[in-house]
Amino acid sequence: MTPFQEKVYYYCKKVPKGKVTSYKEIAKAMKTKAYRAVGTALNKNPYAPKVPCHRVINHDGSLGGFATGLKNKIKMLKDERVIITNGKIDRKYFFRFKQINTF
DNA sequence: CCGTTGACTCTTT
DNA sequence: AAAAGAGCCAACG
Repeated sequence: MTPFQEKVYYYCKKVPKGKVTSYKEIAKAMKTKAYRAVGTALNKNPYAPKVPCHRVINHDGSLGGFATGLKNKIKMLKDERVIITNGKIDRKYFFRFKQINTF
């Protein structure tokens, strides 16, 4: 296991239930720009289902993908009271690691 | 070490 | 607004 992936899982676990985040947000929290690598790391996800990787979606709000089937991902999100409209998740469900805005 | 690939994101048409 | 192209970084052969 690479340290990079461990960080990804670490931040992924920090996402509260009923909320989602984007690959880029995680990458930003890690102080890296490898949002692609974040997705690749979650795809391998050896810690599943210990790590709630289903709460990580695209920055656009679309679900992206899921190793065990995208449909399953949607199901889990709905199970956490996350409303998915037209295959996308509303911005209000997005979780920010940096809750303090400086402006 | 170089090239390919992927659960991405941004910019331009 | 939707689609295509380019940029991006880590992992793997």
